[in-house]
Amino acid sequence: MARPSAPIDRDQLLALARAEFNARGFAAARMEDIARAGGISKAALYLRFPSKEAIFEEAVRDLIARTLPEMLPSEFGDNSAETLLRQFLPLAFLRLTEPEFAFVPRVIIGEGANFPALARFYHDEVILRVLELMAGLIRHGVARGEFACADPDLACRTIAGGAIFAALWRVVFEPVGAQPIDPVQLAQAHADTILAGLLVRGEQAQ
Amino acid sequence: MARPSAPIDRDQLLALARAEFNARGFAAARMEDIARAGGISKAALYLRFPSKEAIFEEAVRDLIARTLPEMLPSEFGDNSAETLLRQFLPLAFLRLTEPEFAFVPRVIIGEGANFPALARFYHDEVILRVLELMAGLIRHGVARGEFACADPDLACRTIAGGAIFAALWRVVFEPVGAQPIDPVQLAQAHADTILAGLLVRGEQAQ
Amino acid sequence: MARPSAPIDRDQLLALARAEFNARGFAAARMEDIARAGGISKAALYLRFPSKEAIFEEAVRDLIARTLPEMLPSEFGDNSAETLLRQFLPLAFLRLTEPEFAFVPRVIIGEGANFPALARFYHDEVILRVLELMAGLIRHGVARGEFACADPDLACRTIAGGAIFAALWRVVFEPVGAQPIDPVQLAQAHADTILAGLLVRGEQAQ
Amino acid sequence: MARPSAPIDRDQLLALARAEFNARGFAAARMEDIARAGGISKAALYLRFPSKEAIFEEAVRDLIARTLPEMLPSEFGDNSAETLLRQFLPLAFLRLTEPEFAFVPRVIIGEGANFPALARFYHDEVILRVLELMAGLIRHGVARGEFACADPDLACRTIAGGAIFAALWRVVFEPVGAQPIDPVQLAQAHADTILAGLLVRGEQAQ
DNA sequence: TATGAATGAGATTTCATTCAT
DNA sequence: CATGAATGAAATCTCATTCAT
Repeated sequence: MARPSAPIDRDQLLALARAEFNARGFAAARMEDIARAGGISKAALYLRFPSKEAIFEEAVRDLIARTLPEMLPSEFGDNSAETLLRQFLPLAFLRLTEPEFAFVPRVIIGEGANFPALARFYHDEVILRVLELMAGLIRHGVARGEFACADPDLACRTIAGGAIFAALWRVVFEPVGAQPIDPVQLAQAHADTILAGLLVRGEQAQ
Repeated sequence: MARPSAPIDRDQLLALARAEFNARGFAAARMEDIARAGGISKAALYLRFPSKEAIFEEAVRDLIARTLPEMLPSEFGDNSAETLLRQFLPLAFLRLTEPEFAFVPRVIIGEGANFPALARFYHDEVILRVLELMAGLIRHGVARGEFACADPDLACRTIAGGAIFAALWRVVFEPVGAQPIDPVQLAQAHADTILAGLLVRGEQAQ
Repeated sequence: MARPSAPIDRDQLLALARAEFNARGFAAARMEDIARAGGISKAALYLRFPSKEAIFEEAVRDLIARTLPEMLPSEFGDNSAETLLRQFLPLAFLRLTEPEFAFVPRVIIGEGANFPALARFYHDEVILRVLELMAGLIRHGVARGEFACADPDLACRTIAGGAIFAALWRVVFEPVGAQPIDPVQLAQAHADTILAGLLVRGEQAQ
Repeated sequence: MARPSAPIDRDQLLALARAEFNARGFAAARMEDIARAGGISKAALYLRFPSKEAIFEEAVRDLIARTLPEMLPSEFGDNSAETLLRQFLPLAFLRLTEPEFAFVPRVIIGEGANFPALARFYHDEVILRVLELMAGLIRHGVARGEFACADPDLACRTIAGGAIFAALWRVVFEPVGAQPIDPVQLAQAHADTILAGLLVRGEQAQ
């Protein structure tokens, strides 16, 4: 917490801003608090970011840009679709339920109406890409004869819904007393339920 | 919009308040706007509700109290679990994606940190009850020999996740240009995916 | 407290108003509270008094008009000045320290700047008359050979000061924990101290 | 009044606040007016004091803390009690009737019910200490054989009452047309009256 | 570059007062 | 007469943003 001499860097400020927006929402977050958390003055904060909105947008974009690539495998190769899904889901649940990351869906949902550009950005850059990845994975499984699925573009939403559910549970409800979940365990159950439906007969794991 | 003579009633004011909170979030919503939308003065609004927080909380609770009972069947009888699920999901998706109702999860997610009591209430009264209903439905299916499911308390979250996904899509992303979804169609696909996993071999519909 | 049927009368309303002004001061007193205390509506209160200021002024004037005459003897006759003083002071202290009456100096002192006409009225009708009475009493004693006093118009203020001190002690300081005083005992000590100075040698009582 | 460049300091603001509270009472005083009187904005005033109540309390405490020590001699030495009283009373009357200082008893009396902590503070720090000083002075006189007094703890109140009377006369009644008093002359008459009673026979001055 | 100090523009909330019934 | 309901006009307080140093 002490920040004795080294000037705080931009990324750290963005992380502090995320914490503040996460805790209070956009409107209630105070520039003063972000600045003080970073050990600098409000005016110094304005030297780095032109406005509260700018900080907010950059805090979101920055996190997405840094986190998304490491979450999404781009190639399926000739790996089994089941294996890929069983690898991906626990990783995604873990990431999404980390408080730093969960901030994004939470804040997008809460402030989306006030920041349409940001909601649009999140939709385009995150939601659509994840959905396409999932749909692609299902098609990969169908192509390999592993899966049977009538409409991968709809089914992929069932997969994504489980992940969002886990993230919101963590960030919204656990702080007010909900029974804590184990993201990995939940991810596995989610994978089980979905794979039970996707896998063609005879190959079924569960 | 014109409100020529009849005095506006409490329920109408709550609906207007919901629209305002939905559009702007709690902090940015202005009492003045809610009052003007109802054709009364700010002071008259304070005659009915003691504070902005009070109107917010009541707007949320009121909607939940009025909508929840008509959504949740309490008895399964000896109906087929599959039928019950195929009846319930489209209904739930439809309700949840109506803008008036979708406001609730959106606002709970966005403002939950500032209104812990409300988040707790929503968790206890809505989330938990819906999850229990779904888990009960799965157990009903298992008891009837229809379903196979290792852990209904986890699987039920997969079901709920799809519904939340649909609601958020409607309220958060469609207004910024996302491709509109058909809730019923999505509900059916969701039911297909889940039932494919739950139904024991030989009974499978899809 | 219950006021089931008989319409509350003007004097009772004024007494309630005094209690309210006494407790909160003029500005912080609320018309609503006065009305409710009297079991009538705010609007009904306005039917009897044209404004808050009017109520206040009348509450003060009413109390003075009713209380003052019974406190001030108008004739000294050929009674001993010492006896008169020893009779008058305990009476005056008792009256002045009754909460209903103490309200007057307290509120005149506190709100005098906002109600110059009232302060003037109190000065003319109460303060001056009491001072004159006291000065007259001293002169009465001097004329009878009981008292020696260089300047009755100044000495009378010493007498009055003690009474005001007692009233303020009661109303201002006792409610916040000051040691309670016995008005009669204090009046007697006050009389002792003053008479010791006024009485000519050889007649001294103490 | 013109405040061309130098930034106004805290003590000046407190003095302006006292003037405002003195003129209007606590409730009717406006932060805007205090700020404008100091040539700064309302927000700048809030930079120095967190609330209206805080500025009020500090204005009172500040004045007491600065004025009280210079009014109260702590040592009697072997000076004549009569001399000490004849020195102290005119000084005290002068101070107490200065408008800047008379504000304190006036405001404590008027707002004491709304600021119990302040009334208590004034009682403990000013009233009690002054009463004790006076009682001590009387005992000092008794010990030196100068005074005779049955109960110094009651008699001291007669002394204090005269001073309060003078202060209130100045602040409450002179502004509405009361005949102005000369504090020093009144103090001397007060001293005469009291000393006439206290001094043992044969030493009497008057 | 950094900051302490300042502020303009609002937001919520409160009440004395009015008026239709 | 009585009142429930309404309101206009403030007043306190907050904060993103700026600027002189």
